[in-house]
Amino acid sequence: MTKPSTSGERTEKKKAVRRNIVNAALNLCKDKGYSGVSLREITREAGIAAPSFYNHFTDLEDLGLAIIDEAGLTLRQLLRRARKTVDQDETIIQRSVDTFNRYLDANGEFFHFIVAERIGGIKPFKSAIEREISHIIEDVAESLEEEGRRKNRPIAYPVYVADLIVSCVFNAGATALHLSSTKRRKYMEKTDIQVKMILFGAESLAARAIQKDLPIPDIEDK
Amino acid sequence: MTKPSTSGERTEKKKAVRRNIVNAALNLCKDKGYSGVSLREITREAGIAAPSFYNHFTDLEDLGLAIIDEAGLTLRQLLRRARKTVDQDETIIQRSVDTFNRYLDANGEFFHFIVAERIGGIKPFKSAIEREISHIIEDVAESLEEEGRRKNRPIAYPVYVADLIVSCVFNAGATALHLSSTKRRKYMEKTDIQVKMILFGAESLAARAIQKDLPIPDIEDK
DNA sequence: TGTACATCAGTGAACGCGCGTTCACTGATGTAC
DNA sequence: TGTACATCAGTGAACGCGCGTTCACTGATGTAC
Repeated sequence: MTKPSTSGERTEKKKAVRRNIVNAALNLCKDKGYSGVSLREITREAGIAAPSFYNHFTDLEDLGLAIIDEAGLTLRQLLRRARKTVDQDETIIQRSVDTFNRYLDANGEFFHFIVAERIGGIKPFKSAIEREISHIIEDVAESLEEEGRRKNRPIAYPVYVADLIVSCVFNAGATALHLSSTKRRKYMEKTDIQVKMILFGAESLAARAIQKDLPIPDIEDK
Repeated sequence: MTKPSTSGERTEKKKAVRRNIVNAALNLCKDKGYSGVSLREITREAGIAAPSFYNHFTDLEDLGLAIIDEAGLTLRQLLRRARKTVDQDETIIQRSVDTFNRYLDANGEFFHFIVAERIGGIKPFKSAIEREISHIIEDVAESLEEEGRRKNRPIAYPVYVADLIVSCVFNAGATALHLSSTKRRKYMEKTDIQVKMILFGAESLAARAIQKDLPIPDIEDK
């Protein structure tokens, strides 16, 4: 009997073609959104015949969901790494934004897909993306709380703050992608200031509550 | 000689059909993004034959740009009205968010279009939308500065703050659109807290600068 | 190691379909006198 | 006011085209012995 093998020349080639399909799709939808891209355009761009597509994905929705999975995976890995390498001089957030910028250079198209389809995509895409992003928000919120404890500067509404920061940085990233590198740097400086302002607001709100002997404001339900 | 008239039964009917086309397009692209909608779908939904489309718009891009124009126009009118009716108890921002919520109920589809195509649309859409939104940001920044002066609580980086608030509220609006009314209220409460946190951060940053006898931080170039 | 067979990613041809756009037309509305 | 003509929004038929998908096939890679 013969089992499908998980390595070997054939498997390698298949993986490479799959990569080409994903990259072709990402490149094409940069200009017109995923729903504006056709299967035939993708296979043409990937350098294969149209029917070969079905050896890798069942249809365009399947491909889109695979892209979302992969994007979410690398993003979470990235943030986890950023969290580990934090040092005394930098805040966890600055570190994350830094790391994020490097991710943007390497995986910008993934990123654009996520941000664009988060609002403009079909429902299954929106759901899958929201799931990925909510994981990231939880991670960020936890990091923020931890850092607040460590530095003795707690923040109010950590989850809302994380949500705000993630949306702000993600949107900025998707926009900055299409800019020249000097314009992009300027754009990300703006984002940096905005993030700092959000954090400063959350810290000040917590500090004022402490001063008044009130609990630090947070989401009360549950 | 005969000139094209600007009123009359014929003109009225034409305007009504145009409305139908715009509404059909907005409804359809809620589910799949503008680039996923076809001209024939739109005319079908609008209850007219496909060729009639060309009596109103030259092509789908033309229709999209018309939608952006109209959305921007009503949004700006709305904010101007919010600005006028400000009273002592409410901040200008709370007032604006309120008004915005009402706009959302009445013109939600317009709004979703703007936010979705802002990132995921074709280049001409992105440019047109960015132009509209930058007007709005300027308006909001001005309102913020004015209120800061009036209440003697200036804010740091007013333009960045306005940018952040507009993005935050717009994104929230586009997301909240698809929620049930109870969930939507909860979602907009989150947004409200986030906006307040941004403002508090900007005020605190300015206050700290004043305390240290430093100028209030702002964008230095120009 | 060599041979015979199985697997399976990729292919070209073909399909039916909805698309955007054109065209000559119809008939209600508007205008001139 | 009535009549004859002009305008023009809307129509049905038709076009060529690219689409997604199916199919039987090819030939390189993998496996059994």
